[in-house]
Amino acid sequence: MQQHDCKEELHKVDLKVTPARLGILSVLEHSDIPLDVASIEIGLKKQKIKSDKVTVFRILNSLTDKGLLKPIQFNEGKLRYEYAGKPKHHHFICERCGKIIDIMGCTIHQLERDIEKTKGVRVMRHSLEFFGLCADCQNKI
Amino acid sequence: MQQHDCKEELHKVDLKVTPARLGILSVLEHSDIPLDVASIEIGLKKQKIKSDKVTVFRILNSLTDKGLLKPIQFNEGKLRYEYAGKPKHHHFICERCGKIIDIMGCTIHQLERDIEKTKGVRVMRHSLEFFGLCADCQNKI
DNA sequence: CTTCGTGCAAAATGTTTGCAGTTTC
DNA sequence: GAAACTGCAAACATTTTGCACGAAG
Repeated sequence: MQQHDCKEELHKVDLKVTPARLGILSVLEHSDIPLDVASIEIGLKKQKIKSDKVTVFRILNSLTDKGLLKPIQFNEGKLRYEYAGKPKHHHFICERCGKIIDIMGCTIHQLERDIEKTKGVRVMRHSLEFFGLCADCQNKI
Repeated sequence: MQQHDCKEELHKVDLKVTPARLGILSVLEHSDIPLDVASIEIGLKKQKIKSDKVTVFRILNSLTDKGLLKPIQFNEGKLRYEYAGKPKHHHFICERCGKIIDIMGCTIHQLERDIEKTKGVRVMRHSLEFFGLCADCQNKI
């Protein structure tokens, strides 16, 4: 079922189907928070899939390049990845325990107060970056 | 002038006044974009201040702890720092040339289109994270 | 003169690269 | 069987830590 979907996905982006790739896709599809490499490795072990850390990095990079995964950073000095198929959302990170909560809406100042009310959290800061092409670079593609 | 302000700031947060600290504060106060450690080191050299990279990291950490600096990440695998005294803003990062543009307003969907119009950029994605305390942790401070 | 800050060496993390051997198609 | 993928060792980049020396208040 899930296994089958993953194979499809890999085919679509011209990547060969290997146990490590299926395992990583499966781990991330079933996680409700973005995972770092260490957590992904644990997920693989639970599935009895053995794979070198280097391979995990390589797979994460290729799946990201192909658009199947989205990298994300929480100011931890390392990347996390989440399955790109999920509906657009942001995250709330507890600065004390690290708990990660999905935030589905989006309108900042307003939004921060809403988040506090609906999630019972205290929003102390947020980080927001925009990525794209500046005026100069749009002409050089 | 600037020198004097920096001393004041250090006093206020109970940090001793040293050349490296004054230099780093000065570099960041005069930069209009958040800087990484390498850039800060270059800034120090220009001021003829010599300081070990380790010291720069330690100073950046203490100034951040004291609230004088704000760390920020642009998905580069390293931290940048900006002077905390600046008015609240976000950043636009060109994915091609790395140019960083300050974004002063804030209301996302609306906002993205506004940014495109006023800056002439093409916003392809943004990253937004909220940080604070979750419901559980608010009771454990 | 005591506390705090710095330099140097070494190490811890996260991530990438090179290459030989193995798997997928 | 060719092209792609993996494992292992080694390298890199960023950041942290330990400790003895030096500077700030």
